[in-house]
Amino acid sequence: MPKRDMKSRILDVAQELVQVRGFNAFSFHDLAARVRLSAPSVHHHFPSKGELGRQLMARYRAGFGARLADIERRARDPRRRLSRFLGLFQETFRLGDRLCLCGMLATEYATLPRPVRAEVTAFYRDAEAWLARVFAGGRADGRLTFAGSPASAARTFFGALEGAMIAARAFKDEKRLTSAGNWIIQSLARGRTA
Amino acid sequence: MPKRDMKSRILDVAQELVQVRGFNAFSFHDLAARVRLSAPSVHHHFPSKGELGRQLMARYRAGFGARLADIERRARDPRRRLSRFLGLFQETFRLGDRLCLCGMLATEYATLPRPVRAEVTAFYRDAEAWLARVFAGGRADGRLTFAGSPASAARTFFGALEGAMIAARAFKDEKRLTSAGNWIIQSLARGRTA
DNA sequence: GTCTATAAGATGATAGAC
DNA sequence: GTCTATCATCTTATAGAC
Repeated sequence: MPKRDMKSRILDVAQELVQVRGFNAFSFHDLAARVRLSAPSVHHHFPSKGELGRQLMARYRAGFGARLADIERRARDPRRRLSRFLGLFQETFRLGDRLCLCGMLATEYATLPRPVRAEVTAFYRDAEAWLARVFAGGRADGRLTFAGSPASAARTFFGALEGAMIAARAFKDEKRLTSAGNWIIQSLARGRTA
Repeated sequence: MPKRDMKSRILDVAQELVQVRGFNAFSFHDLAARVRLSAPSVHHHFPSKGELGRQLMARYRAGFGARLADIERRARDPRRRLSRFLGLFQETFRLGDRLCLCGMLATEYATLPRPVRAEVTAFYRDAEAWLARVFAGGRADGRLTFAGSPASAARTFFGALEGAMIAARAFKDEKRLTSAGNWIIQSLARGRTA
Protein backbone atom coordinates (compact mmCIF):
# COMPACT_ATOMS: atom_id res chain seq x y z
CA MET A 1 0.00 0.00 0.00
CA PRO A 2 1.22 3.51 -0.84
CA LYS A 3 1.54 5.88 2.10
CA ARG A 4 -1.41 7.85 1.00
CA ASP A 5 -3.55 8.84 -1.86
CA MET A 6 -2.27 12.01 -3.57
CA LYS A 7 -5.67 13.62 -3.37
CA SER A 8 -5.71 13.22 0.39
CA ARG A 9 -2.21 14.57 0.68
CA ILE A 10 -3.20 17.64 -1.29
CA LEU A 11 -6.21 18.13 0.94
CA ASP A 12 -4.04 17.79 4.05
CA VAL A 13 -1.71 20.52 2.89
CA ALA A 14 -4.51 22.70 1.59
CA GLN A 15 -6.24 22.41 4.93
CA GLU A 16 -3.21 23.64 6.77
CA LEU A 17 -2.79 26.50 4.34
CA VAL A 18 -6.37 27.61 4.79
CA GLN A 19 -6.31 27.24 8.55
CA VAL A 20 -3.13 29.28 8.82
CA ARG A 21 -3.39 31.79 5.97
CA GLY A 22 -6.97 31.70 4.78
CA PHE A 23 -8.64 30.71 1.54
CA ASN A 24 -7.73 33.98 -0.18
CA ALA A 25 -4.11 33.97 0.89
CA PHE A 26 -2.69 30.83 -0.68
CA SER A 27 -2.24 29.89 -4.33
CA PHE A 28 -2.18 26.67 -6.29
CA HIS A 29 1.51 27.22 -6.65
CA ASP A 30 2.02 27.39 -2.85
CA LEU A 31 -0.01 24.27 -2.44
CA ALA A 32 1.63 22.39 -5.30
CA ALA A 33 5.15 23.18 -4.12
CA ARG A 34 4.47 21.67 -0.71
CA VAL A 35 3.30 18.38 -2.14
CA ARG A 36 6.07 18.49 -4.74
CA LEU A 37 3.82 18.83 -7.71
CA SER A 38 3.27 21.49 -10.34
CA ALA A 39 0.24 23.73 -10.10
CA PRO A 40 -1.48 22.13 -13.11
CA SER A 41 -1.09 18.73 -11.48
CA VAL A 42 -3.13 19.99 -8.58
CA HIS A 43 -5.74 21.12 -11.05
CA HIS A 44 -5.93 17.57 -12.30
CA HIS A 45 -7.23 16.54 -8.86
CA PHE A 46 -9.29 19.65 -8.23
CA PRO A 47 -10.62 21.43 -11.30
CA SER A 48 -11.01 24.77 -9.53
CA LYS A 49 -10.07 26.44 -6.30
CA GLY A 50 -13.71 26.58 -5.33
CA GLU A 51 -14.08 22.86 -5.76
CA LEU A 52 -10.97 22.30 -3.68
CA GLY A 53 -12.45 24.47 -0.95
CA ARG A 54 -15.73 22.65 -1.04
CA GLN A 55 -14.19 19.22 -0.77
CA LEU A 56 -11.88 20.45 1.93
CA MET A 57 -14.68 21.73 4.08
CA ALA A 58 -16.82 18.66 3.39
CA ARG A 59 -14.05 16.37 4.56
CA TYR A 60 -13.39 18.51 7.61
CA ARG A 61 -17.04 18.47 8.54
CA ALA A 62 -17.24 14.70 8.20
CA GLY A 63 -14.14 14.24 10.33
CA PHE A 64 -15.44 16.61 12.95
CA GLY A 65 -18.74 14.78 13.04
CA ALA A 66 -16.93 11.51 13.63
CA ARG A 67 -15.04 13.05 16.54
CA LEU A 68 -18.29 14.27 18.06
CA ALA A 69 -19.83 10.82 17.75
CA ASP A 70 -16.76 9.46 19.47
CA ILE A 71 -17.11 11.93 22.34
CA GLU A 72 -20.75 11.02 22.72
CA ARG A 73 -19.87 7.36 23.01
CA ARG A 74 -17.07 7.81 25.52
CA ALA A 75 -18.33 10.60 27.76
CA ARG A 76 -21.73 10.67 29.37
CA ASP A 77 -21.59 13.71 31.59
CA PRO A 78 -22.66 16.84 29.69
CA ARG A 79 -19.92 18.99 31.18
CA ARG A 80 -17.38 16.37 30.26
CA ARG A 81 -18.71 16.35 26.72
CA LEU A 82 -18.35 20.11 26.51
CA SER A 83 -14.80 19.82 27.80
CA ARG A 84 -14.02 17.29 25.13
CA PHE A 85 -15.54 19.57 22.54
CA LEU A 86 -13.21 22.29 23.76
CA GLY A 87 -10.45 19.68 23.53
CA LEU A 88 -10.93 19.43 19.77
CA PHE A 89 -10.13 23.12 19.48
CA GLN A 90 -7.09 22.80 21.73
CA GLU A 91 -5.88 19.95 19.55
CA THR A 92 -6.11 22.12 16.45
CA PHE A 93 -4.37 24.97 18.20
CA ARG A 94 -1.47 22.72 19.09
CA LEU A 95 -1.00 21.75 15.46
CA GLY A 96 0.52 25.20 15.18
CA ASP A 97 -0.97 28.57 14.29
CA ARG A 98 -4.13 27.04 12.90
CA LEU A 99 -7.68 28.20 13.31
CA CYS A 100 -10.76 26.04 13.07
CA LEU A 101 -11.31 25.68 9.32
CA CYS A 102 -14.92 26.68 9.79
CA GLY A 103 -14.05 29.85 11.69
CA MET A 104 -11.51 30.89 9.09
CA LEU A 105 -13.84 30.33 6.16
CA ALA A 106 -16.79 31.96 7.91
CA THR A 107 -14.69 35.09 8.32
CA GLU A 108 -13.96 35.02 4.58
CA TYR A 109 -17.60 34.25 3.86
CA ALA A 110 -18.26 37.30 1.69
CA THR A 111 -15.65 36.22 -0.86
CA LEU A 112 -16.28 32.47 -0.95
CA PRO A 113 -17.77 30.54 -3.87
CA ARG A 114 -21.34 29.46 -3.10
CA PRO A 115 -20.64 25.75 -2.69
CA VAL A 116 -18.00 26.52 -0.08
CA ARG A 117 -20.41 28.77 1.78
CA ALA A 118 -22.94 26.00 1.91
CA GLU A 119 -20.41 23.69 3.54
CA VAL A 120 -19.52 26.35 6.08
CA THR A 121 -23.08 26.89 7.21
CA ALA A 122 -23.63 23.13 7.26
CA PHE A 123 -20.68 22.82 9.62
CA TYR A 124 -22.22 25.39 11.94
CA ARG A 125 -25.50 23.54 11.93
CA ASP A 126 -23.89 20.18 12.64
CA ALA A 127 -21.74 21.45 15.48
CA GLU A 128 -24.51 23.52 17.02
CA ALA A 129 -27.05 20.73 16.74
CA TRP A 130 -24.71 18.39 18.58
CA LEU A 131 -24.04 20.96 21.28
CA ALA A 132 -27.73 21.77 21.62
CA ARG A 133 -28.42 18.10 22.30
CA VAL A 134 -25.76 18.11 25.01
CA PHE A 135 -27.24 21.22 26.58
CA ALA A 136 -30.79 19.90 26.36
CA GLY A 137 -29.76 16.59 27.91
CA GLY A 138 -27.86 18.34 30.69
CA ARG A 139 -30.84 20.48 31.53
CA ALA A 140 -33.16 17.46 31.43
CA ASP A 141 -31.23 15.53 34.05
CA GLY A 142 -30.45 18.61 36.09
CA ARG A 143 -26.73 18.59 35.55
CA LEU A 144 -26.67 21.87 33.67
CA THR A 145 -28.40 25.13 34.45
CA PHE A 146 -28.46 27.92 31.93
CA ALA A 147 -30.65 30.70 30.61
CA GLY A 148 -32.48 30.50 27.29
CA SER A 149 -32.81 27.65 24.86
CA PRO A 150 -30.29 24.86 24.36
CA ALA A 151 -29.86 26.11 20.80
CA SER A 152 -28.93 29.56 22.02
CA ALA A 153 -26.46 28.17 24.55
CA ALA A 154 -24.96 26.00 21.82
CA ARG A 155 -24.44 28.94 19.49
CA THR A 156 -22.93 31.05 22.22
CA PHE A 157 -20.52 28.34 23.26
CA PHE A 158 -19.43 27.48 19.74
CA GLY A 159 -19.02 31.12 18.78
CA ALA A 160 -17.07 31.84 21.94
CA LEU A 161 -14.60 29.08 21.11
CA GLU A 162 -14.19 30.30 17.54
CA GLY A 163 -13.55 33.82 18.76
CA ALA A 164 -11.22 32.73 21.54
CA MET A 165 -9.17 30.67 19.13
CA ILE A 166 -8.59 33.65 16.87
CA ALA A 167 -7.25 35.67 19.78
CA ALA A 168 -5.29 32.72 21.17
CA ARG A 169 -3.39 32.40 17.93
CA ALA A 170 -2.61 36.10 17.63
CA PHE A 171 -1.25 36.08 21.17
CA LYS A 172 0.29 32.62 20.91
CA ASP A 173 -1.50 31.81 24.14
CA GLU A 174 -3.52 28.63 24.38
CA LYS A 175 -4.90 29.74 27.75
CA ARG A 176 -7.05 32.26 25.93
CA LEU A 177 -8.84 29.33 24.35
CA THR A 178 -8.89 27.06 27.37
CA SER A 179 -10.04 29.64 29.86
CA ALA A 180 -12.79 30.94 27.60
CA GLY A 181 -14.16 27.43 27.20
CA ASN A 182 -13.87 26.63 30.87
CA TRP A 183 -15.32 29.95 31.88
CA ILE A 184 -18.54 29.13 30.06
CA ILE A 185 -18.62 25.50 31.12
CA GLN A 186 -18.19 26.53 34.73
CA SER A 187 -20.95 29.06 34.53
CA LEU A 188 -23.22 26.18 33.54
CA ALA A 189 -22.34 24.07 36.55
CA ARG A 190 -25.11 23.88 39.06
CA GLY A 191 -25.13 20.12 39.33
CA ARG A 192 -23.30 17.65 41.52
CA THR A 193 -19.80 18.27 40.23
CA ALA A 194 -20.08 22.02 40.64
CA MET B 1 -15.42 73.52 3.82
CA PRO B 2 -15.07 70.49 1.57
CA LYS B 3 -17.19 67.51 2.55
CA ARG B 4 -14.22 65.57 3.69
CA ASP B 5 -10.55 65.04 3.37
CA MET B 6 -9.68 62.56 0.59
CA LYS B 7 -7.48 60.56 2.92
CA SER B 8 -10.38 60.02 5.30
CA ARG B 9 -12.67 59.07 2.45
CA ILE B 10 -10.17 56.48 1.28
CA LEU B 11 -9.93 55.10 4.80
CA ASP B 12 -13.71 54.93 5.08
CA VAL B 13 -13.98 52.86 1.93
CA ALA B 14 -10.96 50.73 2.78
CA GLN B 15 -12.46 50.00 6.17
CA GLU B 16 -15.65 48.73 4.64
CA LEU B 17 -13.72 46.61 2.16
CA VAL B 18 -11.65 45.02 4.90
CA GLN B 19 -14.62 44.48 7.19
CA VAL B 20 -16.60 42.82 4.43
CA ARG B 21 -13.96 41.07 2.31
CA GLY B 22 -10.79 41.02 4.37
CA PHE B 23 -7.37 42.57 3.95
CA ASN B 24 -6.23 39.95 1.45
CA ALA B 25 -9.35 40.12 -0.69
CA PHE B 26 -9.42 43.69 -1.93
CA SER B 27 -7.03 45.54 -4.21
CA PHE B 28 -5.93 49.12 -4.65
CA HIS B 29 -7.93 49.09 -7.85
CA ASP B 30 -11.13 48.06 -6.01
CA LEU B 31 -10.54 50.74 -3.45
CA ALA B 32 -9.59 53.44 -5.95
CA ALA B 33 -12.62 52.79 -8.13
CA ARG B 34 -14.98 53.33 -5.21
CA VAL B 35 -13.55 56.72 -4.36
CA ARG B 36 -13.30 57.58 -8.07
CA LEU B 37 -9.55 57.72 -8.19
CA SER B 38 -6.88 55.75 -10.00
CA ALA B 39 -4.87 53.19 -8.09
CA PRO B 40 -1.68 55.26 -8.17
CA SER B 41 -3.56 58.18 -6.65
CA VAL B 42 -4.35 56.01 -3.67
CA HIS B 43 -0.66 55.19 -3.44
CA HIS B 44 -0.02 58.90 -3.16
CA HIS B 45 -1.95 58.91 0.12
CA PHE B 46 -0.77 55.51 1.33
CA PRO B 47 2.64 54.38 0.05
CA SER B 48 1.92 50.70 0.62
CA LYS B 49 -0.96 48.43 1.42
CA GLY B 50 0.62 47.62 4.75
CA GLU B 51 0.75 51.28 5.68
CA LEU B 52 -2.87 51.66 4.67
CA GLY B 53 -3.78 48.74 6.90
CA ARG B 54 -1.85 50.12 9.81
CA GLN B 55 -3.44 53.56 9.63
CA LEU B 56 -6.82 51.96 9.16
CA MET B 57 -6.55 49.89 12.29
CA ALA B 58 -5.02 52.76 14.26
CA ARG B 59 -7.94 55.01 13.38
CA TYR B 60 -10.44 52.28 14.17
CA ARG B 61 -8.86 51.66 17.53
CA ALA B 62 -8.90 55.35 18.39
CA GLY B 63 -12.55 55.64 17.40
CA PHE B 64 -13.47 52.56 19.39
CA GLY B 65 -11.66 53.91 22.42
CA ALA B 66 -13.64 57.14 22.17
CA ARG B 67 -16.88 55.16 22.09
CA LEU B 68 -15.85 53.24 25.18
CA ALA B 69 -15.04 56.46 27.02
CA ASP B 70 -18.47 57.70 26.03
CA ILE B 71 -20.16 54.59 27.41
CA GLU B 72 -18.24 54.95 30.63
CA ARG B 73 -19.46 58.51 31.02
CA ARG B 74 -23.09 57.78 30.27
CA ALA B 75 -23.67 54.41 31.86
CA ARG B 76 -22.76 53.55 35.42
CA ASP B 77 -24.18 50.10 35.89
CA PRO B 78 -21.71 47.41 34.81
CA ARG B 79 -24.32 45.30 33.07
CA ARG B 80 -25.52 48.36 31.24
CA ARG B 81 -21.98 49.07 30.16
CA LEU B 82 -21.60 45.55 28.84
CA SER B 83 -24.87 45.94 26.96
CA ARG B 84 -23.60 49.10 25.40
CA PHE B 85 -20.40 47.36 24.45
CA LEU B 86 -22.49 44.73 22.72
CA GLY B 87 -24.36 47.60 21.12
CA LEU B 88 -21.21 48.71 19.31
CA PHE B 89 -21.06 45.33 17.62
CA GLN B 90 -24.73 45.44 16.72
CA GLU B 91 -24.18 48.85 15.20
CA THR B 92 -21.40 47.51 12.99
CA PHE B 93 -23.49 44.52 11.99
CA ARG B 94 -26.30 46.81 10.86
CA LEU B 95 -23.91 48.69 8.58
CA GLY B 96 -24.25 45.60 6.39
CA ASP B 97 -22.24 42.43 6.19
CA ARG B 98 -19.35 43.86 8.17
CA LEU B 99 -17.28 42.23 10.85
CA CYS B 100 -15.41 44.00 13.58
CA LEU B 101 -12.24 45.20 11.86
CA CYS B 102 -10.18 43.70 14.64
CA GLY B 103 -11.82 40.28 14.35
CA MET B 104 -11.32 40.22 10.61
CA LEU B 105 -7.66 41.19 10.78
CA ALA B 106 -6.95 38.87 13.69
CA THR B 107 -8.22 36.00 11.56
CA GLU B 108 -5.83 37.06 8.79
CA TYR B 109 -3.07 37.55 11.33
CA ALA B 110 -0.63 35.06 9.80
CA THR B 111 -0.46 37.04 6.56
CA LEU B 112 -0.42 40.58 7.91
CA PRO B 113 2.52 42.99 7.77
CA ARG B 114 4.08 43.42 11.22
CA PRO B 115 2.88 46.96 11.84
CA VAL B 116 -0.70 45.91 11.18
CA ARG B 117 -0.34 43.00 13.58
CA ALA B 118 0.84 45.35 16.28
CA GLU B 119 -2.27 47.47 15.88
CA VAL B 120 -4.48 44.39 16.06
CA THR B 121 -3.04 43.17 19.33
CA ALA B 122 -3.17 46.72 20.69
CA PHE B 123 -6.88 46.79 19.92
CA TYR B 124 -7.38 43.56 21.84
CA ARG B 125 -5.52 44.97 24.79
CA ASP B 126 -7.47 48.22 24.80
CA ALA B 127 -10.85 46.55 24.54
CA GLU B 128 -10.05 43.86 27.09
CA ALA B 129 -8.55 46.31 29.54
CA TRP B 130 -11.72 48.39 29.41
CA LEU B 131 -13.91 45.33 29.87
CA ALA B 132 -11.74 44.05 32.70
CA ARG B 133 -12.26 47.33 34.54
CA VAL B 134 -16.01 46.97 34.11
CA PHE B 135 -15.92 43.40 35.41
CA ALA B 136 -13.67 44.32 38.33
CA GLY B 137 -15.88 47.25 39.27
CA GLY B 138 -19.01 45.13 39.05
CA ARG B 139 -17.53 42.51 41.30
CA ALA B 140 -16.34 45.16 43.74
CA ASP B 141 -19.79 46.61 44.30
CA GLY B 142 -21.48 43.24 44.16
CA ARG B 143 -23.43 43.83 41.00
CA LEU B 144 -21.63 41.15 39.02
CA THR B 145 -20.78 37.60 40.00
CA PHE B 146 -18.47 35.52 37.88
CA ALA B 147 -15.75 32.92 38.10
CA GLY B 148 -12.08 33.69 37.58
CA SER B 149 -10.33 37.00 37.09
CA PRO B 150 -11.88 40.10 35.54
CA ALA B 151 -9.27 39.81 32.80
CA SER B 152 -10.39 36.31 31.96
CA ALA B 153 -14.04 37.32 31.92
CA ALA B 154 -13.15 40.25 29.69
CA ARG B 155 -11.36 38.04 27.18
CA THR B 156 -14.15 35.52 27.13
CA PHE B 157 -16.78 38.17 26.57
CA PHE B 158 -14.87 39.98 23.85
CA GLY B 159 -13.97 36.75 22.07
CA ALA B 160 -17.54 35.52 22.27
CA LEU B 161 -18.79 38.67 20.57
CA GLU B 162 -16.17 38.41 17.83
CA GLY B 163 -17.10 34.80 17.21
CA ALA B 164 -20.83 35.45 17.34
CA MET B 165 -20.50 38.25 14.85
CA ILE B 166 -18.81 36.00 12.33
CA ALA B 167 -21.65 33.51 12.54
CA ALA B 168 -24.29 36.24 12.58
CA ARG B 169 -23.05 37.56 9.28
CA ALA B 170 -22.88 34.16 7.61
CA PHE B 171 -26.47 33.48 8.67
CA LYS B 172 -27.63 37.06 8.19
CA ASP B 173 -29.07 36.83 11.67
CA GLU B 174 -28.36 39.61 14.13
CA LYS B 175 -29.93 37.56 16.91
CA ARG B 176 -26.89 35.33 16.86
CA LEU B 177 -24.89 38.30 18.01
CA THR B 178 -27.44 39.75 20.40
CA SER B 179 -28.31 36.53 22.13
CA ALA B 180 -24.68 35.51 22.58
CA GLY B 181 -23.92 38.82 24.24
CA ASN B 182 -27.03 38.74 26.39
CA TRP B 183 -26.49 35.12 27.31
CA ILE B 184 -23.17 35.99 28.89
CA ILE B 185 -24.35 39.23 30.46
CA GLN B 186 -27.27 37.39 32.02
CA SER B 187 -25.07 34.67 33.40
CA LEU B 188 -23.23 37.45 35.28
CA ALA B 189 -26.33 38.85 36.90
CA ARG B 190 -26.57 38.15 40.56
CA GLY B 191 -27.23 41.73 41.61
CA ARG B 192 -30.32 43.81 42.12
CA THR B 193 -31.43 43.93 38.51
CA ALA B 194 -31.17 40.20 38.11
C1' DG C 1 -0.92 11.60 -13.35
C1' DT C 2 2.51 14.48 -14.14
C1' DC C 3 4.83 17.69 -16.77
C1' DT C 4 6.03 22.31 -19.71
C1' DA C 5 4.19 26.06 -21.98
C1' DT C 6 1.02 29.48 -22.05
C1' DA C 7 -2.84 32.36 -21.64
C1' DA C 8 -5.50 36.29 -19.70
C1' DG C 9 -6.06 38.99 -16.09
C1' DA C 10 -5.02 40.86 -11.47
C1' DT C 11 -1.80 42.92 -8.11
C1' DG C 12 1.30 46.12 -5.53
C1' DA C 13 4.12 49.52 -6.79
C1' DT C 14 7.00 53.24 -9.52
C1' DA C 15 8.09 57.02 -13.08
C1' DG C 16 7.02 61.00 -14.80
C1' DA C 17 3.60 64.31 -17.17
C1' DC C 18 -0.01 67.68 -16.04
C1' DG D 1 -3.03 65.46 -6.16
C1' DT D 2 -4.25 63.26 -9.93
C1' DC D 3 -3.37 61.10 -14.06
C1' DT D 4 -1.43 57.55 -17.88
C1' DA D 5 1.94 54.32 -18.81
C1' DT D 6 4.51 50.73 -17.33
C1' DC D 7 6.72 46.93 -14.59
C1' DA D 8 7.52 42.56 -12.53
C1' DT D 9 5.17 39.31 -10.44
C1' DC D 10 1.48 36.40 -9.19
C1' DT D 11 -2.98 33.88 -9.94
C1' DT D 12 -6.34 30.66 -11.73
C1' DA D 13 -6.81 27.94 -15.32
C1' DT D 14 -6.22 25.37 -20.03
C1' DA D 15 -3.74 22.77 -23.91
C1' DG D 16 -1.26 19.25 -25.07
C1' DA D 17 3.09 16.24 -24.74
C1' DC D 18 4.94 12.24 -22.17
